[in-house]
Amino acid sequence: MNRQLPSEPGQSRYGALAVAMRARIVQGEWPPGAALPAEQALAAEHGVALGTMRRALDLLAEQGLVERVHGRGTFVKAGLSGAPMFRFFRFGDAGVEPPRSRILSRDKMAAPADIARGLGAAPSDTLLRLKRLRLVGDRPCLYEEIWLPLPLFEPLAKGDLVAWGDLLYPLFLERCGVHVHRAVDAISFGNLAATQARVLRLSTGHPCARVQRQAFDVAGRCIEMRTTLGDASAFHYTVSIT
Amino acid sequence: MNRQLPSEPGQSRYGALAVAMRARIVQGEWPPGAALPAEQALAAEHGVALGTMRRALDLLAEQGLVERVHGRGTFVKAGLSGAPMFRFFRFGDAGVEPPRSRILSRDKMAAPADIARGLGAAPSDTLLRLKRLRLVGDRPCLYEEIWLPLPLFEPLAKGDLVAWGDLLYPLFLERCGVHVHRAVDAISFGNLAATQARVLRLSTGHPCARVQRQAFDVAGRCIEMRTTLGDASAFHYTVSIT
DNA sequence: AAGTGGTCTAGACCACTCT
DNA sequence: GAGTGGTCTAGACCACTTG
Repeated sequence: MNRQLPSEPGQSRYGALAVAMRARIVQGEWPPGAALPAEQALAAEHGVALGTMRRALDLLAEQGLVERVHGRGTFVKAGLSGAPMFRFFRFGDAGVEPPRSRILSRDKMAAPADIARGLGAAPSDTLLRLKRLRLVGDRPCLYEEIWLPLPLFEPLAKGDLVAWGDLLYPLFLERCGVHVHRAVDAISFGNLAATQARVLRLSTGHPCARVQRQAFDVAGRCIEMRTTLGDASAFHYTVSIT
Repeated sequence: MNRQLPSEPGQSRYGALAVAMRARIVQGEWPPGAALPAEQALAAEHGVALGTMRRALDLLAEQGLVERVHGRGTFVKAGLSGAPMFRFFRFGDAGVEPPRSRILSRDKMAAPADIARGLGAAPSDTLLRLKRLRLVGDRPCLYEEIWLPLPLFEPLAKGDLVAWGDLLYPLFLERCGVHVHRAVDAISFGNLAATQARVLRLSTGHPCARVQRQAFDVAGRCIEMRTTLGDASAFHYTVSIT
């Protein structure tokens, strides 16, 4: 039927379909974890052939927005789950026991200019700041400073810290309804300041690896700025290039 | 026509086709840079529908083995070209002028066990070892130690070093017929030994970033082990996770 | 104008998962 | 067995590149 006209947005019809489907997902028409309607149904609804809708869904799968499972269906992806910070570091006894977390401080204040800019906030905006220590067994391994935008993360600004558990992202979801969908980590090397060195039980000026993370939700808004510091000699990461 | 039987290797017919095409490419039926026959011709030759052959070629394109250009054809990829080592480092005046190279030494000797293992060589095999300095302007920036397997790279073991130019991979291709197709870089952190520090004009024990590279040709054989060292404070790298 | 890859369709059958 | 995504086909038209 619809023979000509490739359509408008990117270029191809399946590209446009992917954009449309992405919008419906972001607007919450199907919550994370839920199954989308069958390909046939979606194709009919949008008035395209089955293969075209498949192409669109495959695109969204490549982008990590949905997950396709043979014989079961197509599901909205439920964001980043685990504690992927430790993939940058090798601590001797890791892998045996899961890393634990301890919140060192929690306060509200204006952020440095680069942090505010990363979050898309005004330089004078008040944000939520967390300092956190991550441990393997009893050994302090990573020091983190985390900035969160404040109307959104108000539920974390009060209440008991003990009930938080070891992972933040599941907490973001339960308390604030925020799904972390994508993150960008910038790696560099530096030296520990005195206070940072103290909690990590290293000497001031000790070489450290710094991972600056910017995390985004499904809609593409930045919802977290995080700086992680760890002993440089424990750092290890592998990149494949083609 | 050929309705049933999904075929053997991986599972799908297009998967098997991709494997077959990969073999033909690796065996040199079409040299790097050359154009493959048209999809129609290949599909007819293998007795499959056009769409199936397209799927197979798309797969090879994803894997970086071929490159598809609209309206022109499908081409065997010519391997890694540039000097992608500098993507891990930010030196102030980089980007303005291209980095230069200076070979510090060239000799034949047995390699440490891990190097030999990485190259798939016996621990006692004699290999070609290069030490190289990379400069931006007149400023020494990176120090490299490069190990190459020896029957293959014999053409580099003799002759004038001045004619080598600033990039190794094009040289590998011209002199030895080796295409670097894929590489794996392992990033870690350490301190400069005395000799390394001297050529980089830094102090002994200065913090450094270490990039350990393992490079492979189209057939998947490791053809280079390289260790690159640079000032840790100049290191910078970004990872996107989903 | 001819040749290439890119998109779209319509319909068939296969493989997996759940009940 | 019913429903899902995965594969394959056959043929049409579109968009880009080159002579």
